[in-house]
Amino acid sequence: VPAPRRKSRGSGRVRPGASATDGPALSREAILEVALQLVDRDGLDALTMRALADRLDVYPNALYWHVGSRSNLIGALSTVVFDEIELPTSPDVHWRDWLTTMIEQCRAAMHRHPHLAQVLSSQLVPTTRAMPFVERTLAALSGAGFTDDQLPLVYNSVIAFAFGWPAVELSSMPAGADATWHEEFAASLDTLSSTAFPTLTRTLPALRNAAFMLRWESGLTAPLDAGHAMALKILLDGLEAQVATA
Amino acid sequence: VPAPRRKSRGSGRVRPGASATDGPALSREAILEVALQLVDRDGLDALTMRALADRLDVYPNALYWHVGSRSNLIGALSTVVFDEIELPTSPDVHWRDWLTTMIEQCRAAMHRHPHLAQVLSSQLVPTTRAMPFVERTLAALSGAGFTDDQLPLVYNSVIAFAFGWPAVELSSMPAGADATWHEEFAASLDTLSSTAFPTLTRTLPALRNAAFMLRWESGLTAPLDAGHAMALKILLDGLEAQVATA
DNA sequence: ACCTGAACACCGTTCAAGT
DNA sequence: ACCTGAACACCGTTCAAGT
Repeated sequence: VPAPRRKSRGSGRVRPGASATDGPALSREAILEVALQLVDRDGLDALTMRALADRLDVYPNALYWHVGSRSNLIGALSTVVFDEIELPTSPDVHWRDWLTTMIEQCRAAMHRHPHLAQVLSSQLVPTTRAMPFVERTLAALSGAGFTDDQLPLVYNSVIAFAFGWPAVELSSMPAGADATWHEEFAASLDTLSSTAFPTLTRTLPALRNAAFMLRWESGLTAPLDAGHAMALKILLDGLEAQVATA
Repeated sequence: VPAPRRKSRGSGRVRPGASATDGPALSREAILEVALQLVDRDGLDALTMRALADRLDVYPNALYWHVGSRSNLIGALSTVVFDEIELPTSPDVHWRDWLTTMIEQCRAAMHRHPHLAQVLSSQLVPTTRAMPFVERTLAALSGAGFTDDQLPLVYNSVIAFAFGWPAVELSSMPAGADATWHEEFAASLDTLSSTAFPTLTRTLPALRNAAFMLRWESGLTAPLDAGHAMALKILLDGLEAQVATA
């Protein structure tokens, strides 16, 4: 009896076709795909080398040959998400429109993978794969009229906004956020003294569960579309003011 | 021989005075203080219940009575950092100046605790302790001339900037960033085709290790002061444009 | 090259028991 | 109330060995 190529799973069944075509049982792409599913469904903490190996019908240490380490794997995942960002192709769009779709693409990618949003923003991986993205953003800003001196600073302002804003929007609620917690917090908002917090209590209805530090839902379930649109407008108008004074 | 009140450490010595005054051996404040030291020195991964307990001369499970869980502890740490943010007291400063110092205070606090920056930005804890911060920010914006309808959206734009920008700035470099890696990457920048990447190669000197996705140092060792100042100017000018059209 | 099998040195957390 | 002592069910990673 030949030894089985793959580890038998809990069900005792080996995936069909495994012994028929015998390429390498694992590939980096397959690992990343399943890992991304796992993170999207159950969060980053659920991405365990052992859980991942289980889904792939392999021993945990088999993964190390392909991805090196867990933190390496997470870095690879964030570049996968980054590669989902598609930039407008037509070169003659107005720079405001170009930046708008670029920024909205970034936000959309992060919303598709909310548990990777903080990783993406807090670990902007420098790879040669990202260079087209960089070039086109710089070109758009250059076309807007910014001088080469301004370019690096303005570029950073735009990138930090594109990735930072959705990361804050998608920020997760505190760890022990049970069902009763948000009711308590929501109720505590109504007991705020209107003399100590005049502006807050006056505009509270519009702030409830919509303003940072006053909400109990993540941007995943309660997206802040209007807030992002306003912030984008502020950014673009602010940029325009800089290009005028240059 | 009475049983010792505290666990003996590796050195075999018990902290002096432990058996003299016998209050509770542990306090929530003491735990947070040591935990913050640990994170600041060695990063978030180094914050282990066991390592923390070791430093406090206690058994690991003793911590659970005071802080509940590790994720709970991390949440508590981020509110400690948040409380370090001091707002300008004088009420008659111009709103641009008020927002400027508020935003700079946020950035300064995150720079003091770079390993908690991503936690702070991606987990803006809603607590009653934060309400004064919220009120005063809203009041500043209201004083700037924004209507109550605009207030929530503008507030979110400001907050996301205040916490999101430094988080991106302080983003850590990829996991397996050995000493040779950044040399390779730096060298690869010089081999970029000037026809495929005209804008990038033209402004490369100013972008090297200074622009997002083109740097190999974190904002911790290579702060982006000028970039943040520019971004702040863009924000304020953009805000001014909105208040004009209101 | 690519994976198995087994092991190492850790983790967070819980439970009963002490005081 | 507050902590000990011991244990449980996990982790990531490494090493030798197979093919």
